Amino acid sequence: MPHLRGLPADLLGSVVALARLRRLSAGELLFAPGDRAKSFFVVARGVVRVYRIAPDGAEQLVHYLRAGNSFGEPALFGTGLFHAHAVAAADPTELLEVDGPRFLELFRSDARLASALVSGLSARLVELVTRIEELALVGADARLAHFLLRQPARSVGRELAIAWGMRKKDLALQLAITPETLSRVLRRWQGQGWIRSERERLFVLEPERLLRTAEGGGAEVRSPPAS
Amino acid sequence: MPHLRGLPADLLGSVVALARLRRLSAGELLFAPGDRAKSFFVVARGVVRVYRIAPDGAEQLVHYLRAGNSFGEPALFGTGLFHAHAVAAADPTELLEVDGPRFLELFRSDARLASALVSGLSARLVELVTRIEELALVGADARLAHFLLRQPARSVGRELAIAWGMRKKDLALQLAITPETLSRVLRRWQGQGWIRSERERLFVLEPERLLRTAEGGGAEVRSPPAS
DNA sequence: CGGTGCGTTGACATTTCTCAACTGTTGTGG
DNA sequence: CCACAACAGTTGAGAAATGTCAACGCACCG
Repeated sequence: MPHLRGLPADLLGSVVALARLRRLSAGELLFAPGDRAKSFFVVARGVVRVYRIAPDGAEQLVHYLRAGNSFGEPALFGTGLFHAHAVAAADPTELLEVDGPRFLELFRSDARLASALVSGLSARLVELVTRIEELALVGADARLAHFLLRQPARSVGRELAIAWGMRKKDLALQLAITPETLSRVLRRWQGQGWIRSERERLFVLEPERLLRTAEGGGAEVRSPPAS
Repeated sequence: MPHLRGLPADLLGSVVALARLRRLSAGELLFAPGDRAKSFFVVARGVVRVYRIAPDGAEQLVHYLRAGNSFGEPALFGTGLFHAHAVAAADPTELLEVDGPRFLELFRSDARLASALVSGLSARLVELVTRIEELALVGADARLAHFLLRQPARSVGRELAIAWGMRKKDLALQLAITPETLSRVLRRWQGQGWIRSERERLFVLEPERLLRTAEGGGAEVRSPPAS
């Protein structure tokens, strides 16, 4: 479970008791913008893509959720309406759908649950700010490097092994670059011997190069924060 | 007050009782990344800029807070550490500094406070997702249009009046474009009669054009500045 | 064995950033 | 009160980066 991890077993059980298991197949729509938010979700198995669509068809990937992640709380506790699309992206995708009103009831009666929720939302807020920072980085190289460095990685000797975990198309979407640019950056890095790209995962041979790239390539200081 | 608005007076009083008034002058640093978060803040008067700095000196404006806004909760209830810089940006800036531990205590004893906090955080989460969407828009035009359309505006006839409320430099930072590009986009729009830009505020003459631009479809008509 | 979708590669057009100079405003100190 | 410094904003020209369009290879799946 998500940020509910660490809750005492009895409380966790109470929450699960409010949940209903839902099974979706790949491509199935869970909710769309404007839908009334009556519950939130926890991914038990599979993958869920949450994205927004601009009227011109451009798609922005907002969240990419795997087993253990939860989503929908902000809509439920905030505006009461979903403001994005959610679609199952793996074939057997199973979700726990937690009933909103009953959760709120429980929430009001137990401060531990409230604390867990608040700290969970806080953590996500911090993560989103990091995403914003990432998108504000100039240059595709910097954005990709920044992204890679905050992925969970396995150390294999001096190398880092990072699983893509999503289609490159989706990754490009998330970084707000085109798949073409992504492909070119990877090829260039590989040509310089910084990385080795395989089908399922990526080996980072020189993590420090990536780090410097994420920081903007150089090391000079430009404009100290005025005032 | 921020998302605490709507709380019964007695509870609000209890919160205020935990607060300490702090007065800062322009440019004064409130906290920096790595500082231990022991309280959160509410702006009573003035302006606070919250930003992150990449090692190469590039600055990303995360929040721009005016009277009534609060900040610092995610750090306090999440990681316990601040992860950004906060600086007073107006000369008489006054803040309410709410003690974290004591707030948590109150929080645990009163579910109404917990609800208010959760819905406040949720709202901010939704707002950040909107910001992410904005940054992912390709083209400076689309980003600026999107930004303008979600600003509070006063209708003056068929026109919209929007106050800048911040330096253009800061706006550019927030949109992840350069001040030069911002200036050029405004000039072009003004040349096409879509807007009228004044020192303190901006009049949108054709909101629908902006809407289409924000949707990414405004890239067609591109004529050089008339005069 | 085709079909479909993802990823790659190439050539080209466009936008934005960079660098640099200039203007106008604000605030300070002589 | 004026001169001057500091800073925000504007404008211009060239360079660099990314998006666009199009074609191709490659897997996976029926």
